[in-house]
Amino acid sequence: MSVSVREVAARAGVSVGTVSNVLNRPDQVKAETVERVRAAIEELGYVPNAAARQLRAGRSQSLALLVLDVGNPFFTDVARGAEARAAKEGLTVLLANSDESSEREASHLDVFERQRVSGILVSPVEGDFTRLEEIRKHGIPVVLVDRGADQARFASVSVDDVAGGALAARHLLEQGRRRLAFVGGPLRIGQVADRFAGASAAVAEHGSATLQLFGTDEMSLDEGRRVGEALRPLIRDTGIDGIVAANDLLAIGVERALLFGPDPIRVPDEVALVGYDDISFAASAVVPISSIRQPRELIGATAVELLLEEASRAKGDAPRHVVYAPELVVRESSVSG
Amino acid sequence: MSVSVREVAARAGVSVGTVSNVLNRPDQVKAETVERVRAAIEELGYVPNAAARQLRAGRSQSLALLVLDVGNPFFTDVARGAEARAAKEGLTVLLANSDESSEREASHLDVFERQRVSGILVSPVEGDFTRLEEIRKHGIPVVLVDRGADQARFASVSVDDVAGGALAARHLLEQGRRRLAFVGGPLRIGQVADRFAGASAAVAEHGSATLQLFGTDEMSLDEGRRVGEALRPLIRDTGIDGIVAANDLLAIGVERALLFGPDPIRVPDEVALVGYDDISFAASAVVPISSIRQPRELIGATAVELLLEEASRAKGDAPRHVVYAPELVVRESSVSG
DNA sequence: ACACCAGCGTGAAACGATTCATATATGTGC
DNA sequence: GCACATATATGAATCGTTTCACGCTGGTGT
Repeated sequence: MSVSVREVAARAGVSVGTVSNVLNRPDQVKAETVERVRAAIEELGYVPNAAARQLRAGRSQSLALLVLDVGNPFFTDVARGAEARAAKEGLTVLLANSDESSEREASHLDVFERQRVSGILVSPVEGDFTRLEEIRKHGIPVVLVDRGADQARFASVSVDDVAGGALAARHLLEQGRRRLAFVGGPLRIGQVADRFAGASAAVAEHGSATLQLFGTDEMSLDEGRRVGEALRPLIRDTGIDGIVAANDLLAIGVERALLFGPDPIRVPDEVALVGYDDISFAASAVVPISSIRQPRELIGATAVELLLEEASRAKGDAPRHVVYAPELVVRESSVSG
Repeated sequence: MSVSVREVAARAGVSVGTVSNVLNRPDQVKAETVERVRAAIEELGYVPNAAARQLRAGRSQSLALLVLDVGNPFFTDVARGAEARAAKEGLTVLLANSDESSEREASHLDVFERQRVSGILVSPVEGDFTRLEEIRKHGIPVVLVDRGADQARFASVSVDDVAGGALAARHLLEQGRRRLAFVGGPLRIGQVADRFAGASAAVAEHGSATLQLFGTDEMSLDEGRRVGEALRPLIRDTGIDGIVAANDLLAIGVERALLFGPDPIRVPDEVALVGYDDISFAASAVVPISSIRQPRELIGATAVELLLEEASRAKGDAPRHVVYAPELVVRESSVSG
């Protein structure tokens, strides 16, 4: 069906070895021959078979990026960074989505291992690091993305979520806010737990301040609105004057609920608000939302770099962990007048 | 390095053919043998090599979906639908992003062809159908997604954007609006042009109504805000009372600019607004936005179905074109009182 | 006792590219 | 004219699966 090197060789009047050389090391072939072979390729519409090449090579030219949610702009940007860095190495990135399901994660990992990808970048669903151990034992490097120091056995790139949570809370404290609320959940998500822990620690430093947790089932706009509605009476009754949201979708939802109910609450005058992730919608919310920014593309690029390192890491050396610092972006939602 | 059938066969005391049979047709192997082979696989940690399998089979178990923008929720949902349908056939979907760049598109197509994917679903960047023709000539089925009847040579799934534009405009006309504005661009994007054409046609049916075009450079929140600012004085001066936006991002941007400037304009009392795509943010905008909904997941699923059809289509038969009807979703932004 | 069949297994050939040891031609220096 | 290096090309072996034409056993029916 499909044209192979054999036919190209016949057409150009050379051996198959030469065709392969033209494709991979053209400088070792006489210019005129290169020309002839190229012409044959063109005429026959030859397209190399990646499977055959890879079978021989033992490893594919792709690396996999398995994320929790492709819908989340955070991961889209991480992917962009990874792609750009991988392209420099001549590698393609396969993007896959686990949708926070362990089963989907496992099934994707199976496919990748069978594919003999040259490495796997994964933002893992909870638990189950045994499968990843196994994969690594089979010789495929693994790098954890957005998941950090708790898994010392794997190389990782992450952002310090504890610091980020603290940054958000401290900013509100500096604005004179004392009765804070933290909106986010479920807490089994590592990132959420860390951000909450950071915020708690920051609040604990101030004797007079308090932090109250408002849990959510997911990190969505709708959950944000729901909590916002719940918060509205409480703000005036219990004097809550600052809110830290575990991500920007929640923050936007909360803000809407506060601003547009009957008897709206003024942001930031009555309550100040800080989100997390700095997605583009945060800046263009009704009252632009202060947020904690993470170096998303850099995370992706670094992950690829760690992968290359892992591939050539000596057994004795420990895997490397890169932790980036989050950054506070101040907008109107947290600063009065 | 990696364990192969050969070693599994040795360990289980059978031939390689039998190992393969255990993997692919276990019912043709005695239960006890199956057991023994499975045990050997387990003990050795054998993982089949997809490249070898595919080399033999001549075709991969994956199909490719190449979209214009993974950041756009529209395409994410299309992908979800495609994945679900493909999974039923035991196929994996490779998702790739052309970012509206012909070069990136071409490079991805190259990779896919080399990979011998079993089919390509593509939402093409302008022009350049020759490459797709070529790919199809090489035996890989191609289906156009969100791109319709103008390319009769390829099977396609799309939504009738002319009808959608008409639906939006007609709805405003039915609400008694007569001086309409269309916000969107650039017009070289087929979808935008079609939606505008549909809206124009609907307006033309009403002798007394008019439609004025407000072009944008891209379909973003920011461009929406920009046009919204420009629109604000015009609305009262020239009596514009209805706005059709070419997508929801624009609609949301416009709405914000209208509602929150100094001297805000009331939506829908002073001006009614209809968006397009029905993304989740539309429903939770400050004033929930009426929109034109497209069956996104269905589009993905149908694309996979057309692909399967294409694979077995006789030369004589014409490729099939599926066009879905868009649907109006009415919310508060377009209905007074 | 014989032919025949079903059930299980076997192992070599094939898929298409790459590699590498080996051949051939060309040139250089003495 | 000879030895030797360099440039270029060859083609068989290899990667790990799947497939397929064939064996081998032990029944069954006659």
